[in-house]
Amino acid sequence: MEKTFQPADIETRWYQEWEARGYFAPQGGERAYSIMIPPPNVTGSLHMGHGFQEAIMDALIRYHRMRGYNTLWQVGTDHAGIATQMVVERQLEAQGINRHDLGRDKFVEKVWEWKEESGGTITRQLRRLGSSLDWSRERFTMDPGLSAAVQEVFIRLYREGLIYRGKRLVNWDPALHTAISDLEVVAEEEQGHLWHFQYPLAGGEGHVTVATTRPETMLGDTAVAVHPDDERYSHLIGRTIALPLTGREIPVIADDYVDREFGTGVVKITPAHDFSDYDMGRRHGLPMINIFNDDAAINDEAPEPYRGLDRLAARQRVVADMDALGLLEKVDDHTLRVPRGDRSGVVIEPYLTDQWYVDAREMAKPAIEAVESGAIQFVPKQWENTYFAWMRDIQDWCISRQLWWGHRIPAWYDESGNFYVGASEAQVRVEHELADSVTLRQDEDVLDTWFSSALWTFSTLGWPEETPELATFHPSSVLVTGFDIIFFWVARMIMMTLHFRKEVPFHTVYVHGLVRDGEGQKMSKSKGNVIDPIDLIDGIDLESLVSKRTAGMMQPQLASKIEKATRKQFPEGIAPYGTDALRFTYFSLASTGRDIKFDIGRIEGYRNFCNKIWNAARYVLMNCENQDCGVNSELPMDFSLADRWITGKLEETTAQVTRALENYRFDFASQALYEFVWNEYCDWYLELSKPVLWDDNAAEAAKRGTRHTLLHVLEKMLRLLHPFMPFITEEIWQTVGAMAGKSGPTIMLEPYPQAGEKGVDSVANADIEWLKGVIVGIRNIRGEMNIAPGKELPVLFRNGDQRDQARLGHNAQFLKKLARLADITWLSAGEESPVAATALVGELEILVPMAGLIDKDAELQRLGREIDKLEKDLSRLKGKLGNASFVDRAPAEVVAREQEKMEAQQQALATLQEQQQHIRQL
RNA sequence: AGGACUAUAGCUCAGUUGGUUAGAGCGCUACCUUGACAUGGUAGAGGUCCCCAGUUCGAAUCUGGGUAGUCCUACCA
Repeated sequence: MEKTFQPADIETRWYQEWEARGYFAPQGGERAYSIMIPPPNVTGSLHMGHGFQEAIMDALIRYHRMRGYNTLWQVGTDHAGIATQMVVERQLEAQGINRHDLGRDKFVEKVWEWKEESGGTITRQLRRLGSSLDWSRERFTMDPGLSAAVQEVFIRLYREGLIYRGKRLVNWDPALHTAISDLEVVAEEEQGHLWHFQYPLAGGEGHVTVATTRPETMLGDTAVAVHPDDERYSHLIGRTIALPLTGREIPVIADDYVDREFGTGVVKITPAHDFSDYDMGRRHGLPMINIFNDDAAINDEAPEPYRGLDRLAARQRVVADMDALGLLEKVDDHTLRVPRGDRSGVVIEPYLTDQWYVDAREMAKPAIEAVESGAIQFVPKQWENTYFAWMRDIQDWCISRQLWWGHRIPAWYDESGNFYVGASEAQVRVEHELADSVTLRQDEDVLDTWFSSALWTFSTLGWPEETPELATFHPSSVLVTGFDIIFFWVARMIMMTLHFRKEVPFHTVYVHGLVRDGEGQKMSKSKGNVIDPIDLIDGIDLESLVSKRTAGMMQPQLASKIEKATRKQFPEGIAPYGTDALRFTYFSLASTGRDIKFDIGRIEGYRNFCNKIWNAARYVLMNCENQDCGVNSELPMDFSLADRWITGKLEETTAQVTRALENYRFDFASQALYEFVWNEYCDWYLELSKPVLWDDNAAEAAKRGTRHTLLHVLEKMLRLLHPFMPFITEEIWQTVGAMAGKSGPTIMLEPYPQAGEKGVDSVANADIEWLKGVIVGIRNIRGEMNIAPGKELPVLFRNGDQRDQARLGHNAQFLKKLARLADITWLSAGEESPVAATALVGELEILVPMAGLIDKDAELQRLGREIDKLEKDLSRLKGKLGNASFVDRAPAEVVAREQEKMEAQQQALATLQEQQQHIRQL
């Protein structure tokens, strides 16, 4: 074995082996366990959030596979309608053409080509993370089978009256020329202005003043509203305004939506371009004047001078014209929330169009019930509130998108504007008995990508066919996802699945936090703080990292800032840490919080941890290879105290890890493993094995017992670690497993260790704690007195009881080796001791004679510190026990424990004070 | 505006039902190449558990109030 762990070559080697041998596919078993991967964008690439999520799913999957479940991890990708179409359009743009030049069919062909070209990136990355996905069942939302499911769902919902078509105000993206759902709009605060316009009364007797943040919309105003109880304006209600610039007259209406406190208390109403105005317009039967075209430029409904102007130009023109008329009263600075498309980044316009909707209100009812009843449980539970809050006030879901890439809506129109929903034009004709002379054209629009991903848990398993896979693996066991898509995806999956399957899509939703950078900033391309998980695995030099972060930016002016920050943060680039270290880092960060700050220091620590495991294995192999380890022999074995102790500790760790996994506390699991491997197995057990293995006089049975323990604890530990660190454990296990008598081909399919077969050996535990206490006491003196670590010390013991004597008797060789002792002398009661530095283990005094070794003042200082600490603690304990109400009212065992503690401390204090006196007198 | 979450060591975070000497990793200090590992070992320093009040014999933990930050929802033109 190499002296240090080198992850690079073993990782790809093992992954290929596992995949080629079909280990990832379901293996049978009575109980099924399944997870459906949240489908990433087929042409995208994995970011840290994905890496985190995949690691968690893989741990769950590997754990259950090892537990003998019939385990399926379903893999696949989605077609990401808007994002993918945007990318291809940009490619075309670079060639100076747009999609309309190509036409729909050619364009969609281009997108498929791009999908074929770039679709491998994400699956390659998933493999690098070690994800044990069943690649034989890979699905894509645009596959024929999944597309058929989408069509089936659309048609059935339409026939049930749960999908309808309507002319409504939607969120219109003027850059992408499509409607988007409210979830795809992000509203951020921005600096704007509030323009105050005077609107003259039609009779010429004065004016009212309205305030607006979007002056251009006045061209579409159809009323002015005041609050019904507002005495300032009550006389105006029912009168008429001469709307400037348009020549139209509009009424003054009363509506209690109006906030009397805001602005002037008078609101202009533009029902076709504002959501709340739209509602008011419907309440009052106002006309709706649409003044925009698809680009959000002014259309021909508006007065001639404004036609064709972009909305911003129109705004300037309107303001200038109003000013010229003397009707611009004032302009205030104003902070407002501007809605922008989360993909395009442009300002979204409320826009009146024909769209398709899902009646979400109706479908939400059973979906709420499923969570209320506990059929679906969120972990952590608090996310259920988020879910409920949204579901109980859900809006109808606009599912049509004016794109070419996606599932085309199965609806056909005739020339009189009637439409027919069905699986194909031919079927529609038959069903509706349409003559051949009737021309039909299919709806141009496609469905929201989330519409198809809402079917993901069952469409991937073959629905609408009733396949064996559906029967076995649906509902799935758990959904692992980020809280940011609870609305987008989780809620919609629950609604769709309950409706079509009459069962839940999953029993548990594990919601994890969002991975952020070391400063807590969201990782994004425009911030230039993105880390590719693969770069943490393979490493990347600084120059490549800088160019990766600054390439192809939407806002190139930020590049130099990003370059500077990157050079500062990663002056040496990023070292290669390997997949196992990356995964272990994710687990250690997977607590219940909402933000996960990714600190590069953590991964380095876990890379070191891998190396520790590697070297522990090296030690075990050096000592056990070609030796009798008691595996297949009948020869007797003696197990030392340390052997029994570490075996018990492993049991304890197994129980902790299992409990943590059952509770989705991957941070607890990783901590328990780290603690065991490093602080118990390596720091103590391996050291304690040396005196036995390296002692020529030790009995063969004892050596055999120790080798046996070394080997079997390591082997079991590897299995315990495997779901978290698949590669290093497989690599080591291949040798160690065979030596320990395992014949399976891979650790992946070995049983996961179960706790509780053997109890913890509490006697061995107490004895080892004693031993550690003695060793640490001596090391402490050595460390603080600056005695060379190699210097062998004589040590005296005094004042211990029979148990101390017995323990010393059994462990003298361990003590000598681990504390580097020359000899140990037991002083009988009352025997005079030389002047010495002292350590205490219970009542036992450990004395290191000072002659020539220890400086008097240094030892006095050290004792002083110890005594201070004891005195402080003691006064706290005395106060507590002197408090009558504590003694009376606290449980007896708590009082007794405090009492014991106090007595022990008093004893220790007395001993140390005596020593202090003794040394002072020198 | 409403709601949620967070506040613990220099940094990133644990702390499950109130009783711990309040922990871990990284970082820091000193010493050390000893036959698994310097990606290491040994020892050590470092905390007003955000603030105030309350409940309790006892609060990092429970309750109320405040401060700061993050996020989500909402029609303030």
